[in-house]
Amino acid sequence: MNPYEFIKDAIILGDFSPGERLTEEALASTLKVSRTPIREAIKQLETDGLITPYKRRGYIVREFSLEDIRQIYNLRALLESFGASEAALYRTSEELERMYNKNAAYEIAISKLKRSDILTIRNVQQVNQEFHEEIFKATKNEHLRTHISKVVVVPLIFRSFYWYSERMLLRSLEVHKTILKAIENQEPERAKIAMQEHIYQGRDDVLQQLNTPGIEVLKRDTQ
Amino acid sequence: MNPYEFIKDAIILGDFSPGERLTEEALASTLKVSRTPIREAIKQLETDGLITPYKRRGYIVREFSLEDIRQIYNLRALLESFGASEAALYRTSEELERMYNKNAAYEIAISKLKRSDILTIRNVQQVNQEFHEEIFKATKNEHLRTHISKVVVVPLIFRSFYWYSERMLLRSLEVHKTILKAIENQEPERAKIAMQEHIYQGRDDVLQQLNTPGIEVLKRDTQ
DNA sequence: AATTATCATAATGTATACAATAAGGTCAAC
DNA sequence: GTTGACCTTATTGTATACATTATGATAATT
Repeated sequence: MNPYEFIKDAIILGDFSPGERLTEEALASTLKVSRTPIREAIKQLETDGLITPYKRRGYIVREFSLEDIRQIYNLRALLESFGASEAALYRTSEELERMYNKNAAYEIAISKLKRSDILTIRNVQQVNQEFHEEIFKATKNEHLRTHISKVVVVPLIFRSFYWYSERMLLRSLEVHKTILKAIENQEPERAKIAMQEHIYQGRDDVLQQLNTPGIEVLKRDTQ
Repeated sequence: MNPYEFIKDAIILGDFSPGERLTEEALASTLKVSRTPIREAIKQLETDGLITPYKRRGYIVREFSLEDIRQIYNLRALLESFGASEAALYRTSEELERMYNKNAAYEIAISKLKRSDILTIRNVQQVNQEFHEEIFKATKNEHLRTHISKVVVVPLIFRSFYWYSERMLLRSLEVHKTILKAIENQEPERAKIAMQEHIYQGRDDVLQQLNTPGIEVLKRDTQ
């Protein structure tokens, strides 16, 4: 695996904790490559906002406050709801069909979910992401996709617990269907509002979990 | 000047034309540094979307279609109008005062404008940018600022002609005042819509110029 | 003449050595 | 005991040599 993906996954999975210091040499010897490719990965992670400079010497894994998370989710809601409305305007019937297929796959993935099986959980997560991506593809707006892909990374760190709750998953499935119907009927405003609500629900679920001290362990995916 | 800024400015000013090929070694010898810092700059320019990979060997300066420009301006409108509404909600009175000062400076800069003097033109451009930045600062949303700063670069390439037209500048000054009043009165919806309209005007001016064959030369700043 | 395989070349990918510099600790002076 | 200067050391910044690979040209074969 390339250094960028490796480090990014390590941060998302919690193998590198927020505040932990990262030095080029340590990473280089861990990944058994030279510093050059590590530097490249680090620069990219910095623009992703996953790491921040530390005292002009190296980087630390970024810590996100509740306010950070709220702001990032709000941005996500803004961008994805715009995407949904554009998709409602510009979708072709082939694209609509692909969206329906992805959401059907999502429904199946949820039904197969075993709470203790990490593989079925990852599958739900993956298929959900593919559903959202079908929508962005239908906008034909490459620049929008670039921005969304950036704003989607941080939420990944925090909502791992989300995928364990069947109640939440079934609720999001229902909202997916509302979004789909709006896109099918080419109702941009309705698609936009449904998507906005969808993201806000995710935001509030995450914030609520992070505010509940008893289930601190769920804050991070321990794999 | 560091390589990233140098290359970026060269692209914005048109010294590197769209489609032109960039190789690490050529840039390195031009800037009289080794390939290492050039590589770093190139990676960053790629995530900025200013250059794109070319046949798996190096990069070319990105060419933007009219549709690209339309999409980028629409994104800018989305993000900046959100910013204006957040600023209306969260501004302090000190921040409001700074915005007024910047817009006063903008008015002065316009009045001092000489159509042939590149320095006064750059000054108008600079002060305008500072006005917009005061608004984003007032949102206290660092993530929003990151996204806006990215979406603002491409328009810079195309709207150079804009700063030559006193009519357009006076119009945008009036809209600035509307935005300011909405932020002062803490009317987020009004601030949002005024900002949206402001960006759309800029978008349409640019697209119209690019569609007018006679003034092709104005498409790029020849400086 | 067209097509394909091979090879030379130019460009990027990677490793590593050396330079520059900031952080932190030690020692001395007050 | 506290403060400040200096020095050590850890870490990043830069240059460069070498490895790898994709491209385009050339030549050979059909």
